[in-house]
Amino acid sequence: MYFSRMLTPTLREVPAEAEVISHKLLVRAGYIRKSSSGVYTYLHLAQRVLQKISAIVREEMDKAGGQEIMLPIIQPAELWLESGRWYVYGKELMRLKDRHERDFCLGPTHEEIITDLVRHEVNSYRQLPLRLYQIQNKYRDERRPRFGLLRGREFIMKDLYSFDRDEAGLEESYQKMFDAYTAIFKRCGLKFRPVEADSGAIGGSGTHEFMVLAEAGEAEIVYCPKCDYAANTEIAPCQPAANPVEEAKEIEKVSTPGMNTVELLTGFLQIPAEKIIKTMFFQADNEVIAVLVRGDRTVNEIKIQQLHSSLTLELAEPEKVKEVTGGEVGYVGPVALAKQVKIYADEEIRTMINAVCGANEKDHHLINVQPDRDFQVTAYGDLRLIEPGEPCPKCGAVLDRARGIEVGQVFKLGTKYSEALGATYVDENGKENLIVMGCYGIGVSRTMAAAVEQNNDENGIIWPLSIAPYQVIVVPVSVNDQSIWQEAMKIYEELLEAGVEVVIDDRDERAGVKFKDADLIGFPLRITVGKKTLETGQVELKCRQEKETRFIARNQIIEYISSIIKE
RNA sequence: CGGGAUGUGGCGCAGUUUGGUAGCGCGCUUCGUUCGGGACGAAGAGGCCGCAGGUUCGAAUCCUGUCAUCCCGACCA
Repeated sequence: MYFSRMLTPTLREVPAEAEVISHKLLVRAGYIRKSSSGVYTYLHLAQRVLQKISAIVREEMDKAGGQEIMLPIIQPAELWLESGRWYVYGKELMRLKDRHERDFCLGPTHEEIITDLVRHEVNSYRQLPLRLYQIQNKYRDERRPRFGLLRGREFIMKDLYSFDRDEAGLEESYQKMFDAYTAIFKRCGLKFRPVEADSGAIGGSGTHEFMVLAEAGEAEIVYCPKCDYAANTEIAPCQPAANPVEEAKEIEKVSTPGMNTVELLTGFLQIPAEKIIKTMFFQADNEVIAVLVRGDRTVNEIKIQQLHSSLTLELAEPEKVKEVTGGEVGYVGPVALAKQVKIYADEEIRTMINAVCGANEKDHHLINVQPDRDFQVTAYGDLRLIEPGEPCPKCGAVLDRARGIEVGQVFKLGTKYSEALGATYVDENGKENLIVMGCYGIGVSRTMAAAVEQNNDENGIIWPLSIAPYQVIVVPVSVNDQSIWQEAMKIYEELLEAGVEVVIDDRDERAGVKFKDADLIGFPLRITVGKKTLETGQVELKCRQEKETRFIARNQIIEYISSIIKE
């Protein structure tokens, strides 16, 4: 590829709208341009990277028994109504109508459409197991697209669906995919961790997320430095901390004017936050529920849903809180509520003695409160968010934290969709059974951004060789000096001949400009042709990730580069 | 959805407070000099100042509406 022919508009200045490194660099180095919020055009170099990643994904999917197909982006509403997700998926679903006013959506994921295929075409146990995948655009109307490719509304995803006859089969498919994912991200040169996770809107039982470790990540994970335990903080189980045992005193109302937060209250009453019962009210569909955690803890909404399942769960409006408690936000508690609601309490609440909570009366709190004596709890459970420093649920060592970009997720769906859509097979006894499903996604475009997030320096991107758009750039220091130019072209052609992916910077620019662009774009290897080396019979080779330049004999350079690439 | 901010040549920005018909740097084009880490000089091209109304003799600037983009939040009672 001739650099001068390539549409790669590099910028000297950082676009004002980019916040995170990957977004800044991908725009600046001429890989992507924004079309609308969360929607991007991929230019030539980006497309090459996406193809590299896709190729790795394909190889590993095929190795794991996958077969590639292509599903429609436009999907009929009927299927989504049948699965029950037309309403559940909410505003994130991009909806549209055709000229006959029929409802459609742009696929945010493809469980419905593939289950529809399989229920029609698969009837016998002889056709199972089946693993179908595609690499495709997906559409999710995110409430807030951000960080360039990291959270877009249109993005590229590989999704594979496994169809097995029973749980054991699913188990095997799942393990195969888990291993394939590990291989894929390793080959992409990423530092990542598989973590236990929540199954969210897609539904199902077991699931892992593959997290690329980076501070720009939106997910928080905890991991154990001693064993292999790692989990999204959303689901990491907590062990209740012990509360001090003391003599129970009589409940008492005290005046606490203006003390409407835990922080203010601890200062005012001179007590630790652990003594406070934090009471929060949630709107769970049409019902208001109360959730109690210790004052120093954070409520975990995902865990609430495990105790009290509902389609929607959000903090109740202040007016609602008033209605239920008779008090005001900041002074509410579980004792003597105006209206009877379900009260869910974290395990740590169970053993609290002489606790403090709101009195359901403005500017007043109750002290010496005790659960099960002063108020009744509907159910206890693990309802709080884990914090770094807590013990590992597996081995007890102290947990560490990290932020991660979710680049892949594997799910055991079970029979959720096969049941909803009626996907069955007949076994060898002539009996009809539900197909057991799994689904497995990789954000391909997000993986590209994650790779940049993890591999860069002040000069630009440093691609891992395996996913670099081109492996080598040949830079003639001057295109006007015939001896230099001809030598550069010769090396370029020899590299092409050897099957190396190479760009020659044929632009009539000063050497400095070419070096800057080469660094910014992130070619892993750069060959510089100039007067210095022309005379010595050597070639100058610079690896993007190293400081020093290597000098290689001219007659060995092609072989030398080929061997680096082979590794 | 709530809050904040910003829309002025391809990119980054000034000009808006105090209305008078658009400017700087980078990039782009041409010529010359230069030529191993974002050169220099000269001459150019390129903008209905997001859009729609309104006020005014006159609007990038004031008013109203609207659209777009970005950031923060949408959980700590």
